[in-house]
Amino acid sequence: MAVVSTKGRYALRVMVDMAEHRRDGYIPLKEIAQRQGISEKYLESILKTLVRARLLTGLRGKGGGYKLTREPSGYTVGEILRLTEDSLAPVACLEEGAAVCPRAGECRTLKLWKGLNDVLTGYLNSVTVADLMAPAQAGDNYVI
Amino acid sequence: MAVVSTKGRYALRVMVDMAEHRRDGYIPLKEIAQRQGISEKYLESILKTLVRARLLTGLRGKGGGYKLTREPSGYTVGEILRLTEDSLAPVACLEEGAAVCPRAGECRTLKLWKGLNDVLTGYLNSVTVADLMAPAQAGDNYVI
DNA sequence: GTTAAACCTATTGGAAAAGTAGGTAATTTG
DNA sequence: CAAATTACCTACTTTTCCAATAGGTTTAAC
Repeated sequence: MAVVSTKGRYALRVMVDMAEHRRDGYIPLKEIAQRQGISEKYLESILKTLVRARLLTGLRGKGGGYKLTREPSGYTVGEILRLTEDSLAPVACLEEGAAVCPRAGECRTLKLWKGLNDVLTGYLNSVTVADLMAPAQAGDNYVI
Repeated sequence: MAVVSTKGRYALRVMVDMAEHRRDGYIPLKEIAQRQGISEKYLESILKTLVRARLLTGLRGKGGGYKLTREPSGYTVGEILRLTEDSLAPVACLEEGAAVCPRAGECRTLKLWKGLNDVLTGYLNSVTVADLMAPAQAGDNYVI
């Protein structure tokens, strides 16, 4: 089941990459794509989602690029995946805006899926981008 | 992400159905399919998997059908889903027999996915089919 | 030998994921 | 102003996989 899509995994990797390489200015997409080995075009569509949700800001033109809007500890993994995966619900009937299942009353497994959903989101919301960063080293150019 | 497929959900529903309606003899597929509102043909392919893994036994011919091989408390949800979903791994690189990712050494998110995997399987292995059954009532025909 | 059942192989249809292509708008720099 | 650089936008293709169907074969009971 339950494969987190490449979109979600890439989004997460990129957020961590940006956190580790964050600096005063903006980071161009090209640079991130190269470091992470992701096609520029595909990455573009992922970053668009993150910008729309204000996890990043973009700036056009020379010297432009993308920048985090918060400290790395301010982003949870859950938040990032919810955006790129549309939903983290383990089954369709628990997705936001899902039609109420006509079998819900007699459904033996509904409680199970709700429990799974809680366990899942609980875990993902407990981890932040800061938790995923490599330990700081001499030579890192973080803006502290 | 992460939608448990209909195959897995059906498999689980069927196992619970069979547990609730278990009796001395065999239950024909037709009966289960009708109760659960699942196409006979599709259900067939699901039960095949469960039989191969010895969660059920099948008997052909008149009076035949399917039967549980254990007490309901002997089946964990995780076991059932692992069969029908091929894998419960949240990301491809954690699936059994997956090639070792060339980026594993520098991968910032590997630990996250492993943690998620642990949380997930921990939960699913803690719930059994017996936990999903409706409370016993007068009129139930369980074999105790 | 007829009927009822599981068992088996293959194929189709459709939807969603993954990735590509090409162009437009904003911003800096010479 | 012109050129370069960058994000932004829309649409398309390609691939993959899930869900379901179809049709036949074997086994067992009566």
